[in-house]
Amino acid sequence: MVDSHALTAIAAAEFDRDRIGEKGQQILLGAMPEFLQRGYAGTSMERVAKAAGVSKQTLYSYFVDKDDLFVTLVKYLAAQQFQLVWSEPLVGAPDVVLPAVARRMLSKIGSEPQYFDFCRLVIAESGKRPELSQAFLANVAKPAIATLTSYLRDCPILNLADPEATARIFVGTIVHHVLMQDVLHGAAIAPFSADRLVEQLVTLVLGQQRPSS
Amino acid sequence: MVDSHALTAIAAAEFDRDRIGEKGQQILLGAMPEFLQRGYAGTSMERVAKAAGVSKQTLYSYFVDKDDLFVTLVKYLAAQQFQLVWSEPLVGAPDVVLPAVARRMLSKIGSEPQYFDFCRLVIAESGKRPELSQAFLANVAKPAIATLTSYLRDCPILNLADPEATARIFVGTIVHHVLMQDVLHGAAIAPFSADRLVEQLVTLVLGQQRPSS
DNA sequence: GTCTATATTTAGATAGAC
DNA sequence: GTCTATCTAAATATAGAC
Repeated sequence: MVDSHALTAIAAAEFDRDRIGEKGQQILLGAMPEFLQRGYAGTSMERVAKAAGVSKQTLYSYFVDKDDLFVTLVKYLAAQQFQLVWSEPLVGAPDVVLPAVARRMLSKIGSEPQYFDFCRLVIAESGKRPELSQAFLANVAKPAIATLTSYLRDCPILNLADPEATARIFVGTIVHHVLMQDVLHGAAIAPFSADRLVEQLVTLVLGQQRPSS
Repeated sequence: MVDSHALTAIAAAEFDRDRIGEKGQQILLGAMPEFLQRGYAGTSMERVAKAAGVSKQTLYSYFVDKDDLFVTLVKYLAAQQFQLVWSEPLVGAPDVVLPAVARRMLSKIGSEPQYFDFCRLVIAESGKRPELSQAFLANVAKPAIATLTSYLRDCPILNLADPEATARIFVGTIVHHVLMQDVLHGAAIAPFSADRLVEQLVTLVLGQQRPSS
């Protein structure tokens, strides 16, 4: 059985590849670090052209304007981000699966500076471009929560009162941790161990927190 | 007893008021919606001048350049944000304090569009301006976690194994919820009830989740 | 102190050579 | 199809009138 969200993400990725062509991908590859590091308004088409190794006119033959290039790039990246974390299914006992999921999330989204910049970019533009942030959510956050919810719901040992709420607590805690520690540079002023956070988080979900002495 | 973080935040706010003057505040007030809605690179000094009701030259007599104006504004806002949520101390039993804290956070940061834009702005610029995101953390996230950690640690009923980790789970879950539902417009594609999330969150912390049937 | 007018640079987008 | 050269608008910042 293949999850429906996996099909959606793969379909989105192939959709973009087919519509753009080889040089179109070369342009997207050059535009990516520019937009990721400088944001939409801070990026010039001149710099994108130089970074992609083409002229400005070539940009405008593949994309109607700066907006089109930007939206195409973000949707392309959103479709790719999905495979990073949730490609492998969750199988096994919760006391081994939950820490493994947390570690997988941390090692993927918590160690790739490019992912930090992608989050910054999507959040930065979310006010003016709701459809981009929703594409990000649909391809990354939503399947993550859905996958974990299914696992928690179907896990016979746990028998949770509200699996989806628990999944959102789990994912939310880890994402928030990465956001504070890495994206917002909180590690330098208020460091906190990811392992310690995960341990307490897993303990709470498993319902094994210490009883009152 | 007054918490040390409260003193820091108040001191920062008064610091800015004294150094800028009355017309300086008028400029900041005009610049605020521009930067909040358009971001740093997307905001022009021309628009700021018009919004503040002064000429461009007046801007440059109060602030050396666009960068100076922006940094001053963000630090000014960061100093103000603190008072919104954590001005009142936490007293009472955890089964009533924890839901109250969650509701207070949701009603403050989850219902003010200006706060969404402020988060977007800080996160957007966090790559190039670590000191701004750290000012935001020091004035908002850090005292929030510290206040809740103190409460959880000193609460005789709970006797938690790791109060700070628990506080970070609590705050992280709610902030992540607001970020996904409101800032990134997830409510339109994957809505989830805040009350339901808080209920499960409080249940987990209190250690009252349902036992296996 | 504050504004009008301007200098200079750089942006997005296009025309035309090849 | 791709590049060079260019147009027009808008950006930051400043000079000089009042």
